[in-house]
Amino acid sequence: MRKGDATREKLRRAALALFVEQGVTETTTRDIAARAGIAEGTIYRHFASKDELAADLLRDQLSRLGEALYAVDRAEDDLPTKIRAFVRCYCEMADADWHGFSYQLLYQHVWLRRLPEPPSRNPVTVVRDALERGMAAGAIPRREIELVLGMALGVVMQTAIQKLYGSLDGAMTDYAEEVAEAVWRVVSQ
Amino acid sequence: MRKGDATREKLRRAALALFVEQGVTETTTRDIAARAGIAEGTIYRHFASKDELAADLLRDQLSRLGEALYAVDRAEDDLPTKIRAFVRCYCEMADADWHGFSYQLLYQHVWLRRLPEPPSRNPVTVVRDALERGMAAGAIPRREIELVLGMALGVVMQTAIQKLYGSLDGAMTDYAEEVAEAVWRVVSQ
Amino acid sequence: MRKGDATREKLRRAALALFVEQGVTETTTRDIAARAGIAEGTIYRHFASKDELAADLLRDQLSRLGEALYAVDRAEDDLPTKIRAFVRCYCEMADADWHGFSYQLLYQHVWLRRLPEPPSRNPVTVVRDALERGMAAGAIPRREIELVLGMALGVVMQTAIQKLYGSLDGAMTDYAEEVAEAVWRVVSQ
Amino acid sequence: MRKGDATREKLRRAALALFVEQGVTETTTRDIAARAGIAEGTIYRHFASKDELAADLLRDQLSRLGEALYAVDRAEDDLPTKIRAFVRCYCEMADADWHGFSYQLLYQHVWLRRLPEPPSRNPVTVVRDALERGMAAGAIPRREIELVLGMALGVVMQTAIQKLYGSLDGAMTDYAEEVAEAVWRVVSQ
DNA sequence: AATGAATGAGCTTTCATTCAT
DNA sequence: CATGAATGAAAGCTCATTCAT
Repeated sequence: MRKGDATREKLRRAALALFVEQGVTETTTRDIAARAGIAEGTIYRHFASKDELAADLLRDQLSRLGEALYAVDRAEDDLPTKIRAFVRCYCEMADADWHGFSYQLLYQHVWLRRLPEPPSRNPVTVVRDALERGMAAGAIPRREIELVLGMALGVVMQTAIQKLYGSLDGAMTDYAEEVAEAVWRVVSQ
Repeated sequence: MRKGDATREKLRRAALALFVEQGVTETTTRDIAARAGIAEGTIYRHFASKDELAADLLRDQLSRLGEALYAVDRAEDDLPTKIRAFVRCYCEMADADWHGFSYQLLYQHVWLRRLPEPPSRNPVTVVRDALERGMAAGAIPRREIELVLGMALGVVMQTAIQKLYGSLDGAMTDYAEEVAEAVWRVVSQ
Repeated sequence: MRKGDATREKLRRAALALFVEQGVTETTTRDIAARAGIAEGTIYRHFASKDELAADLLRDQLSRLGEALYAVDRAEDDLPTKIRAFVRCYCEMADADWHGFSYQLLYQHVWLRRLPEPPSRNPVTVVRDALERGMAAGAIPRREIELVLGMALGVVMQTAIQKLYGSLDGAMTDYAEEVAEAVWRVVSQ
Repeated sequence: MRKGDATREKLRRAALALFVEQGVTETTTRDIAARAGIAEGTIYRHFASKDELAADLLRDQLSRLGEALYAVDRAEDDLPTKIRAFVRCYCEMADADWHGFSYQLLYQHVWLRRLPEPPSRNPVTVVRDALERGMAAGAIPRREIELVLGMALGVVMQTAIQKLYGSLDGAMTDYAEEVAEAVWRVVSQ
């Protein structure tokens, strides 16, 4: 089991890097195997297909983010504080694994439709639930939840995209305070 | 000229629909030709490659949006009013051609890197310039422009994505006022 | 259509020869393309897969034989005469296209199970019907039809196999009389 | 020795079943190992290759049949009686191990060409010799031996194929008498 | 003897692109 | 301008076989 796990990890890492660098379609299984230092056939001992590998990587990113946000959700009670903590958590995760985060940002729209199984915890759902509870408790005005959710997510995610495009220097964490403030202004409107 | 133009239009429309429905990679030139009711070879009378077709569709979408926003930019002077007009313009264009808009939303990140020539007018640039001028004029606080830009765009675009995912009913225009208000709160922070 | 048909015919001929010479599994699509003087991809303009090509060749052989036997069946009334004509027809077809016949003999058992669509006329059915009518008319004794059919077919087919293995010299037609006589003795038993 | 033998037997049984059910090419070593409840690598402790396993199974079937027929050949003197005994022996062996027999019937043509070493006793040879001696002794008319042999074998084998295809119910033994009679009529012609 | 993860050659198949008509 | 059969490079994937444990 030891050895198999190590191989699998090398494989995932290599694929993630290549997918971000050159795109999923543009990356061949041969590329992946070469970068991971394994045989092409070995990929198929761990994933049923290249597509499932791509999907698995996305699911994994979303799961991690979802779990982290969920932990934050349970740790904080006050909505404004919770939102600040959400944003900070998001930024810290992005900084900690920018490769994986870029992948998520680039391919979520394209791949989300094809995830055979969903992430263990969906980050969008976590935030939606928190906002909904906030509305119910009167912490923020009652409005169409999906609209508020979308706008709130947009503030954070598009900031990350700006960084992805090289328009923003420094770490995501550097912008956490301002972003959190913006989110709050959006949702408390 | 007439006939060629009609063919080209059928071709673009068919490609756009298929790209949105099943993804660019997943759509073959055969699919496109079949849906457009033309021969596969004919595609190459109008576009150098499938990739250029995909890129052209994105460039076209961005150009249209850019031109429309630019017109708005010139028509309005007052920043708050201008931002409302920007958002309204965006929503109206989305409602008018939802297919084309979905394509833009889904593939901009993936394809933007590979546009051989840029759109005639970049919508992001138009908005950035407007915000920059607003900062210079003291209409909004002076901050890192790319951050403010990203957050503002995020509010609008992620709302569109919510609709793309079927989470929001109705037309984009229905949400224009609220979205515009949110953008204003973000940039005026 | 002209050109496409010619290509298809070259393809079928090349595949048939190779399948008989080295076996279906042992023959690669590359082999087939090379022998046919076409590109590998062209195979797939004419057949969905290599397997379907193999199946199509078998179906075609069986159909031709079935049609020929059916014509004989309608031309002859008297059962003994009909049986002689059946055997002669079989031998003549074998001699006329020994390649195709060998293929049929070698692969019918393996492929018959996987024919997606049946031959236009099943040679076995033609013979069974003729024997059944003969029994009904009292021309031969009434017995389990499948047994009589099997034994009759065996006399003819195993003779062909002896030739296929190189144990019998000359043409199948050389043995037609003796084989027909044997079949008659078997069915009239 | 004990354990190895048991493993080998599980292996042969699993392979035989799968080869009959889905074909030799269609059966992977992984399939075989799974069905036998052993590791894939273990196959290669007992057979040099998958092909040799397939060949060995065929050789074994043919050897057993050949030995049994040889015993009959030595036990009987009178040709008509011997032929009856041959047929009965064949039918009994078929009934006793229908799986193995099916394999033989399906793949003898395809694999016979590639048997690296022949069966310990070739059933065809045994029958040919008996018929030849019968001819020499005047028990049956003198004719091209390979023709007579082929026709005689065909009567028996094609009957088995009818059963294999599900056209004949019951056991092969049920048809032994009629088949033997037919063989006699063919060879004594 | 048995294991099973890893191998990698080589397969079938795809599909963007070409070009003779 | 349009056609569509043909192309062929290159892709994803399979699977018999190996070998360290």
